[in-house]
Amino acid sequence: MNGMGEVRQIDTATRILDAAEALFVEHGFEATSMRMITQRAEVNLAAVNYHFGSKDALFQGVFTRRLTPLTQLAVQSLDKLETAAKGEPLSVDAIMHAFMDAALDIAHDPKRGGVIFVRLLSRTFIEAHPVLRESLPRHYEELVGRYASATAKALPHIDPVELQWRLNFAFSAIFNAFAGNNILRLFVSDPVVNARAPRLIATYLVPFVVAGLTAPAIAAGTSPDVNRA
Amino acid sequence: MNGMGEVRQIDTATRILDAAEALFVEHGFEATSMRMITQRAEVNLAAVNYHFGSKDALFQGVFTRRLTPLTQLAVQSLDKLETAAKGEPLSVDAIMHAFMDAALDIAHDPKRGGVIFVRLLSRTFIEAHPVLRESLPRHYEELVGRYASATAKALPHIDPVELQWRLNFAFSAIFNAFAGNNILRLFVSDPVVNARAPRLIATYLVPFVVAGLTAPAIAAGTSPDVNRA
DNA sequence: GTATGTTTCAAACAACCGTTTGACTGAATC
DNA sequence: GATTCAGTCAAACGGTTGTTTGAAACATAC
Repeated sequence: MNGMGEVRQIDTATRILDAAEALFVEHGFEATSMRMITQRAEVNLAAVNYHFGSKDALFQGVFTRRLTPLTQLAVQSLDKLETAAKGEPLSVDAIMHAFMDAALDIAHDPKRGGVIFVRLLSRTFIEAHPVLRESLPRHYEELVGRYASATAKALPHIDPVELQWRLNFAFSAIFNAFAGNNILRLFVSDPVVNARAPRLIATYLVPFVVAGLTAPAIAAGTSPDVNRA
Repeated sequence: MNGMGEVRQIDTATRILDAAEALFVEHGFEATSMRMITQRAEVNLAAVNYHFGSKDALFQGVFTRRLTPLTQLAVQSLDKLETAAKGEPLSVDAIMHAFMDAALDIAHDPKRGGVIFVRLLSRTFIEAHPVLRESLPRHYEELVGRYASATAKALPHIDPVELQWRLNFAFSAIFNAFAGNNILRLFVSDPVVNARAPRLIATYLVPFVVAGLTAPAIAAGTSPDVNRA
């Protein structure tokens, strides 16, 4: 491809991105040092600052590399559904499948992150790092907005506030499931579930969140009791 | 109480625990340094190593201080329900309320952690630190086991594997909601929901997870398609 | 008052952090 | 062939990390 013949070792910048991505997923941002990254990537220590400028900028690059394809895929997946529906509301099931299929597509494509991508994705909203706090909303704004309004249209009888809560719960379950943060694995010593097979997760995950989202609205009278005690 | 009259400042060890707890919730384990802790606790730097031995041991102490009361409360809350039911299966709604009430009790008692407790609780399964990986399962084993079998008894028609998945999703949503990790706040700039009022969260959270847990079982035929692609 | 054991304190420890420097390499440009 | 410039490299930068030290300060017991 580059006329140099044979595989020729990968670009230094992407080798750094790959190493940083894997280490960040495994250890988190703060616990991952420059020396760990450069050692794994088999590049010189100074290479990170040369190619990316700083550690913060590197991690911003790690995220945007994976997130951009996801948001594009997920949005265009919803586009297809909505044009086919010709203005009619979609089913919540179809909406959730649209998002899940986009994530699964990338999860099964090693060139776009593969299995490690979904775990990185889940890190994005768990990590509290300021670098992500300002750059991520811009990335997710369109994605979340589109899916939120599609869900609102599918569930017109649900109060908007309650729906926003439910979407929050749903995405929490989704991202945590994909993160491999198998909570049961943390609690019990030998769980039967294996959180590493994305498509297996989705099989059980979609019905769960769909049921949660489409549950009957809570009685309006229960709201005030929030302030008791 | 100690004959010295008046309030008399709090014990050094607990002042350290309080400071470490707050900082750990806010910044995470790795990003919280000894000097941040001792400065906030207004104690000498060496006091942490003197009273706890190491930073790792300190954080283990931070968690066990809060987790032990929760598991006790949650288990005995389930005990009361089960003895009242005289062997009959409980409703999933009652089970989830039992757990949530235990968490809310502690969340509203400043002496047992208050609002910060629930966020600490959620940190326990997000943080990947090895110290927690080995100590937490022992703490949670009874709690999860009891609630899992109670749920299994309430939903005998659900396959055990699928039920374990659903419990995983449910607890993910619960802990993330309490963590204040409002995923929508990260994605959209101005969400209407406020994730800091535990009882308000519970009002919306319980119906969501109950609906997810009690959803119809997935068709047995859909299982094999997991291996496609 | 002296002795004993516990707690606090300022100071220093080696190790690691992210970043910068300046010399060196190799290929492209004139 | 000299020049240019993106890229790599070993070495060092100042600063922070968790931890240790040995001397003070303290309360309690004899």
